[in-house]
Amino acid sequence: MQLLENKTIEATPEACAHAILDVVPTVMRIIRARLRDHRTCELSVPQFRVLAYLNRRSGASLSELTEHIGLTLPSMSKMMDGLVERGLATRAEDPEDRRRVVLGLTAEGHEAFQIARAGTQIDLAQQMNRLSAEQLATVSAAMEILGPLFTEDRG
Amino acid sequence: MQLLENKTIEATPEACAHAILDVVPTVMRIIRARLRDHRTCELSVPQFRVLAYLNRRSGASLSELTEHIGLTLPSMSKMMDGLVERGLATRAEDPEDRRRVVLGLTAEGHEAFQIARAGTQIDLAQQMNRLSAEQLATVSAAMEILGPLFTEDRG
DNA sequence: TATTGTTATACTCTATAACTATA
DNA sequence: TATAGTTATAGAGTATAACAATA
Repeated sequence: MQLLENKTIEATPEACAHAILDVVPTVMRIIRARLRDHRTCELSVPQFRVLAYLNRRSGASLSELTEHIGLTLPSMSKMMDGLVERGLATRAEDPEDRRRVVLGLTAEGHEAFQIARAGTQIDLAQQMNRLSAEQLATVSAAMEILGPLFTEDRG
Repeated sequence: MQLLENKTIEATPEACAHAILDVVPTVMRIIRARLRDHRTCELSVPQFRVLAYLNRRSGASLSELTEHIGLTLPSMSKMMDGLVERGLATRAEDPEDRRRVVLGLTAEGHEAFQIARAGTQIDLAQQMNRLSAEQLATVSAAMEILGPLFTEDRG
């Protein structure tokens, strides 16, 4: 079923769901392998996502981070243990509400994130290079559609 | 950068890679949650993929399965332990080459796979229902593009 | 000797339950 | 009493290294 040229394909929600269930885990596997691999900063996917979040929202609390990533508090607390121990992240008391915790990245954490992201993007981009301009546009558009769809109802 | 309406977006391989790195892990999280949740057959994503493979290729060896899923042999061997113990899969000696192992699904394994797939697809499809016909077509087309791209160079 | 799997070991990811400390 | 986080415990997923069995 080659559908690309023909814009009149009827893509049902069910067919779409089926395709996503087929393809997304496969792409994920590639991303995971790339992240683990990329030298100097071997990161798991969840670790990478945490670094990405803290890179944007320095000073976030554990709860905020947890809700964004979609894990439980204990899981995230433990993950932070590892990142702090590796010297990639910081954890401190919030002086204004001492129940809370203020999270951030170390310089090394920033660097690890940048390197991991750059490396992984380069590898993904190499795959993308095999696509035509139109195919690239389609994939980009699809990501713009799926991103909000799956993030927005998470609050 | 809102690009949706405008079809003249220049989607570079790099931008595309960036978008994938953003969106795919998020979608994956939803899929994982759905699979775990769907009653009677709580499956991890890798387990689901194994069941899907054995559903199509009954009688596969451990190596064949391992290469398709993209794990190491020990990891897969251990995963099969779990599936066999749960009564979802079978593992037997190959009489023609006794180093090999012949894998398959039990009736229960078939059923678990069908239920998990159906349930997850229904949930994903509900999300997809919020999309326009054109958006659905875009997402479908993108999956048709990405699937082969990431599977084909894996042999 | 090469191939196919398994066992041993260890680390990360994840969850639930029970707890501590602060508000 | 409610909220933010940690500790304890356990199970799955993953890897590497070492091993066993068959070809």
